[in-house]
Amino acid sequence: MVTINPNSPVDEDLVKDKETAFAEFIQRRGLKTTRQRNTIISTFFRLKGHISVEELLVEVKKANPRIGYATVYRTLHLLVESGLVEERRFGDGLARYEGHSAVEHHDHMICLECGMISEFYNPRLEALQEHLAEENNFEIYRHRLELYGACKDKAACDTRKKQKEARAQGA
Amino acid sequence: MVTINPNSPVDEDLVKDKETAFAEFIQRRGLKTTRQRNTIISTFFRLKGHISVEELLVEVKKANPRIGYATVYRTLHLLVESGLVEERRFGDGLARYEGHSAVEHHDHMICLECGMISEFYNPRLEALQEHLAEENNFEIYRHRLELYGACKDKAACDTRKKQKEARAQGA
DNA sequence: TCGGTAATGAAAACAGTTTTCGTAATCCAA
DNA sequence: TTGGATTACGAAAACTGTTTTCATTACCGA
Repeated sequence: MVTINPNSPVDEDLVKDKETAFAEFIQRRGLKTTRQRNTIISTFFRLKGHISVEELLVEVKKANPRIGYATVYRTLHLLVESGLVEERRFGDGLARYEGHSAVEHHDHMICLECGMISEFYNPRLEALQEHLAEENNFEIYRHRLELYGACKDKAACDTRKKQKEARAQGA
Repeated sequence: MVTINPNSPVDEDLVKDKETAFAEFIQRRGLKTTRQRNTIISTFFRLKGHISVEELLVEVKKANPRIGYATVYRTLHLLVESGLVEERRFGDGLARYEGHSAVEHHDHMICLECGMISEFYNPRLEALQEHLAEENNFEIYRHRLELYGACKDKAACDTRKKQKEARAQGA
């Protein structure tokens, strides 16, 4: 199993790569490079995890308070179309966005206590799904697997929970 | 693998059981039995598959056109709270409701062409998930696995697709 | 640097869902 | 069996997250 560490530092080179890739996408599509889009994507790629529009907007406004959520939404759609970002929904009613990790595809475990979302990948799981689809005369384009539950490490979980509450207070 | 056949006839005894169970739930909670609720649940349990609020409302109105969607929403929430029904979201932005099948838990394959949703269950898949959670020091409460793709039986798929389009026309 | 095109921001629109509020129905206790 | 407290109803308004509109501004190739 591969587990992605959400606490790893931001890889500046990787961010630069993403920014370049996005710039190329924009060019290819005959769109324009703008101050706002640059602010938004550079903010986005420096954030880790599964970012909601709200969360991103808060950060973006720190760099430029005049940017509104319409532009954030629009830019996120472009990021998704460019293939640099994936949209996810974990059932709390709002979309979350995730910059592609080193691991191309992965599934998620979501802690209902502290909100931690961790990513994992397992080839046997993938193979088994293919097998089941085969049996059912079905061709898989993509899939989604989410495990909802709780961290067993209660101490760490509790710390994250409190951090989250503190953040919610501050907002 | 267990595959649930969505074309099996409605089991009247099972419907009666559900109705009784719901009546007991209502009583237990100190709520009231009403004509509207009876209409809604009896309509719901006679429908197969993954019913949207819209679809249910259309059917309910055939029995009693005066019933509005607020009541349908409210009754569906009660059904979910009673544990007789599960809410699902397959990414098209609307909630779908599913009366528990004979198989307690199951996953879904969703055809993006014809909209067919089929259910399956595989113990190895479940076991593997448990194993992965274990490795990650995580306790699973529930999970969700959805395979999005297309039926390989193009003829059958196309027929369903056309039926669906016809229904959309009619509405 | 001009000018056509695309992007922006604020506000309105939108879809699905939830809530409100005045009226009506249920059902327990008398 | 009724009275009356309580719950449910239906229509409409409110709400939430997201998308669109529209007038204005910014980009960028000629």
